[in-house]
Amino acid sequence: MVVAMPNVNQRRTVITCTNCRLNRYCLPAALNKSNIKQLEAIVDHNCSYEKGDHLYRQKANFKSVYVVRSGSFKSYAIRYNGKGRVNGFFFPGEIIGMDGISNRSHINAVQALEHAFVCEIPFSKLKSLSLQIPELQHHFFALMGKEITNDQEFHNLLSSYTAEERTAHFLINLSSRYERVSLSPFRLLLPMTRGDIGEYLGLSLETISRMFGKLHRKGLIAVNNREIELLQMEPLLKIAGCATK
Amino acid sequence: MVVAMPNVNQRRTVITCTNCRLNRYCLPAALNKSNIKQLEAIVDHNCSYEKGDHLYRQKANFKSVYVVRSGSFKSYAIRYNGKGRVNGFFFPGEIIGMDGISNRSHINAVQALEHAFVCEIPFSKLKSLSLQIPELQHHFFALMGKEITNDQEFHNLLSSYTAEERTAHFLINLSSRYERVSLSPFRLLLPMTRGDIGEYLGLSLETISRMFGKLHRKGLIAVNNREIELLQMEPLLKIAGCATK
DNA sequence: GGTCAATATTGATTTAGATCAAATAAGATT
DNA sequence: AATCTTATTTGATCTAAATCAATATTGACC
Repeated sequence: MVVAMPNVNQRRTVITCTNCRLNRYCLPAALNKSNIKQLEAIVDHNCSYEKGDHLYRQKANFKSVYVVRSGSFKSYAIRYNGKGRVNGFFFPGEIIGMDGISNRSHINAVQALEHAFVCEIPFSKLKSLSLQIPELQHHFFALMGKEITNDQEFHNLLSSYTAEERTAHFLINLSSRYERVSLSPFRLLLPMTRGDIGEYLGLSLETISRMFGKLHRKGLIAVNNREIELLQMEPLLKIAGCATK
Repeated sequence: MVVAMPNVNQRRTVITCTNCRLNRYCLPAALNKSNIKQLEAIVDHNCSYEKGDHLYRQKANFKSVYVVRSGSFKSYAIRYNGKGRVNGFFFPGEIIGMDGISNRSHINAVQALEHAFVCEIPFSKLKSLSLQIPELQHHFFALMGKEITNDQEFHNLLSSYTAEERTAHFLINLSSRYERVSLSPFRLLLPMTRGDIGEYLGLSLETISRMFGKLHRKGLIAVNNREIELLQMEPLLKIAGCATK
């Protein structure tokens, strides 16, 4: 089994927001020390999931948002007509669960792609605390806003990018998310299948495989099963539709 | 010029949240009377736009969110590579501007499709007020959450629906949004071009025209330029991938 | 009312990517 | 190590929708 996302904290240490090495990417980023203590008090830092376990299922009651501490997840939704599948991937430092805020129930299911730890934050407590700590409210608004702009940029990608452009964009996007949490941005270990990527990008799994092949033949990436090495960032960024400065 | 969205308030009356007929769909929905007064005080109710006017442009500084009071808007983003265009439409009672919250600058431009009025709500004031009125904070979280779930359902549509399904979904979606603000859900006056719809749905404008023709030939809709009549909702809902109970 | 520009329809042709179909390769299980 | 299952690659064929091209319609403006 490929385990792409190592546990980022030392074993045996009691994990808190204060000592978590992801704290500068997570909710504590916006808070001072005493406020972090208050946040810590409402967070459950000890949620462990095995590969294939569900964090929650479609239509489950919404109670909490979750932050990935290690490992990775995919979210997916199946409509009654059988359409639609994977619509998101989540890596350390990223928040899961905003799909349940408006309805009090989740529209997606979320499943671990490998052994993973998350922190659970009861949303009602987070809201109460946000009333007392303006920085926390501000930061959570910003996180939700980020989710909205990401989704809209993805709308753009799905409505106008070719298969090759989508694939390059996917790799570039993963690269920057890996880098953010101090994983190599050039050697990507993919925790998901080609099928997962295909559903996410609106392409067939065969096309993902072919596009990896095409980018490989151009000398831009090296492919070894789930390990993708990004060899030439500039042309990749260009294909991905990202301004290269 | 087609003016699909009539001004929903009486002329000559000074418009406030208290007397606005959209108030039960808008931010005041969550508030009691005295709180509505506080909200009113931070809202500018007198913003008027002509067809083609921009509410804001790409990369404009983010200061406010806006609620459509009458008329309609489209949002669009153009990447440096020229890809991507329309990514949203906005009708009375709907909020514009969340694409600027995370970055302090808007990723989209927003343009009036016809003569329109909006209310402007400075975001910093809205945040301050949300700290004092928990219901307002709760409601704004819910509105942002709704935006997120809408965008994710759209991801699903773009990655797995056929042209006919997307087109039907578009009409059904418009129908329910029109109904919400007391416009006919069966006789849709479209303020946007076939080209706009095509960009939004990831299809060419010719395909939109053809799909309208196809649905017409099936007897499900009547098409008269920008006026679309929905004749048979059940089969339309089915094609659109909406459970018909 | 007449002209012009923008929109919309419809048909012919092309093509990107899906689907179908094997063959390999990797991991899990015994 | 041997078997089985799941994932991946690669090739051949098909098809939905894009593109190209020509009209037709509508609305804006003089």
